[in-house]
Amino acid sequence: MTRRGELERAVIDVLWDARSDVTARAVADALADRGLALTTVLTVLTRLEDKGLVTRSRDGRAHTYRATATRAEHSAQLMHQVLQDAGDRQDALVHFVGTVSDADLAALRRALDER
Amino acid sequence: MTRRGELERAVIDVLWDARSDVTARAVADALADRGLALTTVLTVLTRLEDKGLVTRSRDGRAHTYRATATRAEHSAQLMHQVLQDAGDRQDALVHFVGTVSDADLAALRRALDER
DNA sequence: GCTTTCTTCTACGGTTGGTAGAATCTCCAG
DNA sequence: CTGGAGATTCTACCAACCGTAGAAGAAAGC
Repeated sequence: MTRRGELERAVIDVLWDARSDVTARAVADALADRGLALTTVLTVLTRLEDKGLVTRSRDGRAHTYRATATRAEHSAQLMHQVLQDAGDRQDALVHFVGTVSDADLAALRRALDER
Repeated sequence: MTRRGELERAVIDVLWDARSDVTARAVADALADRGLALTTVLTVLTRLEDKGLVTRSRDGRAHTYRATATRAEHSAQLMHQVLQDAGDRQDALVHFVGTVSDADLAALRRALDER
């Protein structure tokens, strides 16, 4: 699997780690080690918004951004996506369960017991 | 390979549906409705090989192709990939289990009982 | 050898993602 | 109310990926 959208990933990670809404500048600051231009961050945020992963609201002259789903929700969605394209869902789930680590297995069992 | 590579997906689907090795021509025939050139199919197969999703072996004049993993194995791998990028695996699993359909839930329970 | 059939090489146009300058807009201070 | 600081939008370039395939080279039978 080629790692696609490395910067987009980093940007949304910032939003996920922040507990409140974040400005573009704050995102850029959080990614200061990359030395990005502010417009670069803005572009990425806009693209993420186009994909529905991020929403924004005006706050004075600036915008604040927020991820539409939590990191865990997003991961769960992706897993559903995979299942959707899997053909035989049951078969896929069997193989998935058959290959998870012990820790993940325990987590799965706990989660199932909750329902 | 979530939603990218529509043709690549169709090609590997053919390999998954075939129970034995397949030639490029056979793949093209299976996708006859698309009216693809043989070279197009060859190119796609080569790219899939580069990605490690397909292997081939010479068989006289032609090559035969085979998927390196079954469809279900591949789906399971993708799910692991998602988990890998999920940050908190447990949290992701909880959300996943919390949102699966009843049918998937039953399949999950069965699969877990097997282990 | 010649023809058929398969493969490799090369390529082009479209899309996505990383990156950012230029132009424009919006407030706030003076 | 006007200028400037800071934010946003517009536009663009380049690389990688994908769909698509022609042209050219290789192998194998007749």
